[in-house]
Amino acid sequence: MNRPASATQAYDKKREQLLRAAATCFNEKGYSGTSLKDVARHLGLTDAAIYYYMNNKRQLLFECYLRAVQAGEEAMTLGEDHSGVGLERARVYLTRHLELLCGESGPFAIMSEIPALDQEQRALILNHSRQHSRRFEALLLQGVKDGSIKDCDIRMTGNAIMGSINWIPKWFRGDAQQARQIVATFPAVLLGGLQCA
Amino acid sequence: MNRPASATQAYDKKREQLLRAAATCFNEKGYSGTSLKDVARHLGLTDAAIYYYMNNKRQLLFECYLRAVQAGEEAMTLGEDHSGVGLERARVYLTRHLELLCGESGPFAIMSEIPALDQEQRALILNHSRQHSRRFEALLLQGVKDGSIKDCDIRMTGNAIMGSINWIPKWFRGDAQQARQIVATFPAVLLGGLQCA
DNA sequence: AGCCTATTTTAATGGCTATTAAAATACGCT
DNA sequence: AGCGTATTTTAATAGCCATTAAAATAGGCT
Repeated sequence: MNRPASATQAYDKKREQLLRAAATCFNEKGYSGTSLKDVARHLGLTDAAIYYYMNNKRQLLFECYLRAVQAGEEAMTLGEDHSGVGLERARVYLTRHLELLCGESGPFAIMSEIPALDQEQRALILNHSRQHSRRFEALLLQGVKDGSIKDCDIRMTGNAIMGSINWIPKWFRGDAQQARQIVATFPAVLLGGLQCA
Repeated sequence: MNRPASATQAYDKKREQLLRAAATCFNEKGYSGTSLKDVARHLGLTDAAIYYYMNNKRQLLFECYLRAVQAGEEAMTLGEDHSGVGLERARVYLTRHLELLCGESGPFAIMSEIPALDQEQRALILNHSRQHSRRFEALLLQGVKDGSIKDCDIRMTGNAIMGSINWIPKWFRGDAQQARQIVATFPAVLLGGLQCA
C-alpha cells in the first residue's frame, strides 16, 4: 500500500521511545541485567512487540550507542569549528556535549557494554569512540601549542576528562535543575586545571 | 580437625584471587553478562567450585564492592588526617585512592551494578558510597572556607571528580606504566581547576 | 459494513546459567 | 600404606529469557 508518511512517522517516533526506554534500563541494570520485558514495560507493551521495531536485543544496544556517539560527534565538530585557542575550543565541545547528554534528547546509554555487541557493531562503535578521543586530544594538543593549555600528559588528561563525562548517565536522572548545574560546573572543573599559569 | 593456619591461609588466598577474577570479568562484561564459568576459567576451575568459596554469585559482587569501598575509605581517611588546607587534603586523598585503584591490590570492580545486589547488601554499599561522597564534599567545603579552593557548586564538583575515578576500572588494565601516569596526571587535572586565582 | 494493513499479543521453543548434591580426587599426616 | 579432610568435578534441576510463528486486535479508507 501507499504507506503514507503519517504511518512511518508514528513508527519512527515509537522506535525513538523504544531506544530511550532501553537506555534507561541499560543505565540502571546493565545490558544483560535488562530483559526485553523490562524495556517493554516502559512502553506498556509485551516483550515480543519489541521485535516489530528491532531485530533483536543487541540491535537495541547498538542503536543506543549510535545515538550516544552521534551526540559526541556533533559536539566535537562544534568545538573544532569554533574559532579560538585550544582551551576555548575544548570548552565549547565539552559544554555542548554536556548539554546534549543532559538535555531533552536524552537519556543516552552509558557506553560500558561494548563487549556485548557483535563483531561488526563493536568495531564500528570502538572506531567512533577512539576517533572521538583522538579528536579531543588534538584539541588539547593545539591548546598546548598555542599556549592556552599547560604542558601535560595529553592522553591521560583526556582520559580523566572523558571518564567524568562517561559516568554521567550512571547517576543523572533527567532533572532539569541538575542539568543546568552540570553544564555550569563540569567545564570549569574539568578544564580549569589545564589553564596556563 | 585442627584446621591449621596453613589450610585457612590457602583458602583465604584463593578467595582473594576469586574476587580479583570476578572483578576483572565484571569490569569487562558486566555482572549479568558474566557467567560463573567465565570467572572459574580465570582460575582453571569449574563453575561449581566457586561455591566452595562463595555462597552465590551475588556474594561475589558484594564482596568486590566491599573491597572497592574499603580502598576508598582508607584513602579518604588518609586525606582527612593530613594536616594542611582543604585542597591539599583533597589531593592526598585523591592521589592515594588512585594509587590503590591502579596498584597491586587491584583490580577493583567498577561500582556500576548496585541494583543487582539484594536489599541489605545494596543498602550497605549505598551507605558507604554516600558517606564517601559526603566526606569528599566536606574536604572541598573546608577548602573553600580556608581559601584554598575557589567558590563552586560543591556537590557537582564532587560528582565531576568522582565520576572520573569511578570510570577508571572500565579502561585501566593493570599496566604499571599507565598506573604511574594516572597517579601523576589525574590529581593535577581534577583539582587544578579548583585552585584559587 | 468490510477490507487491508499496522500493531500487538499469545503460545511455543531452546539455550544458557545459577545452584545443589553426590561422587571423585588430592593431599597432609601418622 | 592408609585415614581423614580439603578441594574439585560430574551430573541433574529448575528458572529465566531471547526469539519466532501464528493468531488476534485496531484503525483508516472505500
